[in-house]
Amino acid sequence: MIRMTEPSKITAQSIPDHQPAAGGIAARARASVGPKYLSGLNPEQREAVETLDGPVLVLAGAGTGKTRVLTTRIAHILSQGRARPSEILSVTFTNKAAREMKHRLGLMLGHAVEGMPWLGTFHSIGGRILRTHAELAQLKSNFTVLDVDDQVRLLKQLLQAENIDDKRWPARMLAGLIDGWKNRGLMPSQVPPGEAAVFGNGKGGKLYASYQERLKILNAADFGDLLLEDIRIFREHPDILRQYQQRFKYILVDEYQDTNVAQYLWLRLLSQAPSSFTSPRVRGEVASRRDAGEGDSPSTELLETAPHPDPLPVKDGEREKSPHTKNICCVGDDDQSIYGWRGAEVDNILRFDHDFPGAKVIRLERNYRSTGHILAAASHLIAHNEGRLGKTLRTEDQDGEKVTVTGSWDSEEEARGIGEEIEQLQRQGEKLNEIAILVRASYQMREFEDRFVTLGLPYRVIGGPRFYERAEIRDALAYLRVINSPADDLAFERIVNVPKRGLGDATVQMLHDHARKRRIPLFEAARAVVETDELKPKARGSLRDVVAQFDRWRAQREITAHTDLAQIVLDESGYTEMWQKDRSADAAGRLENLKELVRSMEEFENLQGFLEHISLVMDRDGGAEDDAVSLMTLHSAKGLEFDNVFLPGWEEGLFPSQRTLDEQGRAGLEEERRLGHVGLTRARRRAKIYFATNRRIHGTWSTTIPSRFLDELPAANVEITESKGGSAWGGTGGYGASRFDDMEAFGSSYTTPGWQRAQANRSQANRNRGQATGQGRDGGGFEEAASSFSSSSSSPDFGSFSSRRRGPLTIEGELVAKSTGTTSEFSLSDRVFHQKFGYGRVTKVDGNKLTIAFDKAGEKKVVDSFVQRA
DNA sequence: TCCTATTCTTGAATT
DNA sequence: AAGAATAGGA
Repeated sequence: MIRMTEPSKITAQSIPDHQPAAGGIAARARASVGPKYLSGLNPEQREAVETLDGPVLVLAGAGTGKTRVLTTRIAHILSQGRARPSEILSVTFTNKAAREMKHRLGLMLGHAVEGMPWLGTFHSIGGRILRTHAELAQLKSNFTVLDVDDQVRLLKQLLQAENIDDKRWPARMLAGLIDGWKNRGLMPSQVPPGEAAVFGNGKGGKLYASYQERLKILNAADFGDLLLEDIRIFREHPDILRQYQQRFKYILVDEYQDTNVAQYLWLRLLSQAPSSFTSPRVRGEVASRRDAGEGDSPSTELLETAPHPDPLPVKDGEREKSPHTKNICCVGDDDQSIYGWRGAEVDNILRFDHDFPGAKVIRLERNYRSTGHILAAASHLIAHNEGRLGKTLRTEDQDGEKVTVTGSWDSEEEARGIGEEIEQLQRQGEKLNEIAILVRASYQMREFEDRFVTLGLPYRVIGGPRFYERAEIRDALAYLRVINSPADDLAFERIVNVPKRGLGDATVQMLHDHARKRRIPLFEAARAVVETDELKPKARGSLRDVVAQFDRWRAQREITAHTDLAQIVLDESGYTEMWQKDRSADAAGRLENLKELVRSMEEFENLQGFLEHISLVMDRDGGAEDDAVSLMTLHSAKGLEFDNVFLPGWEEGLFPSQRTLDEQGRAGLEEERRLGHVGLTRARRRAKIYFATNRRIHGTWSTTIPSRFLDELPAANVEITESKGGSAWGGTGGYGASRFDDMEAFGSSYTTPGWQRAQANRSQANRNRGQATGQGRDGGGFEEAASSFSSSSSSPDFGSFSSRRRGPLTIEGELVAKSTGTTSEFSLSDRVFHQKFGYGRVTKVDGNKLTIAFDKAGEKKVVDSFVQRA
């Protein structure tokens, strides 16, 4: 709990005696040696750290020490006395990244960084600013941050009020549109009329406006508002903007390529500096204020400077130049921009020096992660993109192993092959923690999971639905929200009938009418209605109990710790019981999550504080303590690294994703390619790519074509290998003259205008081929291949081929081979529980291999160590 | 109010 | 093919 108010406390070794006037001289005198924290940096990194004045863009390629530069830069600013911790604004996208920075800063400075109040995510900082000036956005400072569920529920009500068929115009779609507008910094009045009209027969714009009104009434904001309302406040109140501009002497932005327009505008407003604001002045400021204590009041001198005109909303392709920008440092990599689909504007990074004139651009191109072959492959691939700033990653590491490309007959063989390679790596002494499988689409994971369960290979899935998005967490939060603010209608509505209390739609509708007539919150309406005869006795009694319970909990709140209160609420409401009674596979996990939620409340002082931050901060960190293979999407792999990376599913349609191509055209293709680049650059020593000839897409088997990206890999760095999962190609390697056969026609045609349609036709043709009996395969290769699968006989057509895949996904021979011979502690018809498949009954015992009929998941073969007695 | 039948949808997933 | 989400009927 050390607050870093005294720069001299920062660290004994690295920070000189703090004489502001002499600080520069001292620094210069030391320049040849430099402070300790600079010593390990290469020249470019060092330049990025030491260029403190003016806008800086650091183009940090994968594995070039981006986070290190950011944290060292902060340390440098502090140690040079350029600013105090509270005067540095440092934004990231994810809580994880923010935590990581805090952690590393702590290591560098020698203690916890409690004194960096403005290091956080865009949304947490935006929210913090909004809470400070909430009244200017017609909100109270304790406003609720809505989750997507609440948002959709609210929009549904609005659609109903407008008599719009929410079948034809789903609330989710509107939520998406509004989110998109907010990402682009557009208030309701600024939405281009044409766009606003596309929803609900021209009512889109009006709905957006009334949604905003409703939010104010509910004292709520959505994620977009946390930035958008800030922007509006900054524009309408130049004095407030000026306060922040003066407070933030230095701005640092992580992952700049992922910023959307709203974030860009927000940053630019904050980064405009009053013109007399020069660095020597800053130093003086710090010095004089240090004696004055924490006070942040700006000097009169600075206030005299007229503010610069607000930036205009971004017009198409036209951005206003901001004449005076202060010390903003954005770090990013245009080649790793993979979030265009959720509003990120690669343009922000591509146009940085236009937006921030006089910007210094520093390229970090020395890669410290991957071997030569991997880096060459990744660089060669990404070089096919046109819209990029251009970097050439290089390494001093050895060439290492070539990137492998392996073809399989189908996705199951692919999974089997990868499973075997992993076991082999394991035998060679590789840590499972250093092995990752990166897929394009999450549905690819299932096959691997099935395979790993069969093999008894520990794995962990990273990503997926977020912790606080889970139904049980949101339910629990809704209870707490109603206790905290009785006017939270959305929360109340969510839980009135959870667990079931016989308060269905009819009752809720009635409450709504009542509430609207009297202009009171739902909860108060409930309290009133209970006193009348308007409800049936059963519902009435039930509702009365609910009201009484909440009254009691609210009274208890004063005298009970908030964690205890949460536990009491969950128990007394019957919510815990509801899940205890539930026999479905994930009930146990849900109860565990609830426990975790209560536990996580301890970090907050009280209920209020907890609720304010929960929607912004809640994420679960998977326990990384066990040695396990990581399984995740390419997207969630960004920022991570592993010794061994497996990249399955490099097929046209899947990767690059057909849908991206259809929707985004060339830009989409480039984003997919960047995704490939991200995938390859995650690998330190081994990168292994796979493609399958047949894959089941939405239930039907299709023949697929190797990804065009395979042809874009440099031959010199790539080795084509045999699938180890059984030779699918009759042992010939079967790739024909061109390395990836069909690719030749493709590689040359995809740049022409007609390529998209050709693409669509082709995959359509494939689908048809796959469905027609016996047509989808070439020659007899399949039969031979099939005979090596024990779970499938030589099925003559794809129809039975697919049905053959059901049931136990197991290869008998391997199971026997793996069997340890020890007898299992389980016996026939034992009731067991499995982490993933839930409850089931043992139907067969074979050594330590059990066949279990799961209640939900069907029959599976699993290793006994994966189940416990139910 | 609950249960069943039908329809829809199936890319990534922060805050 | 399968799961979720809805609508409609008992």
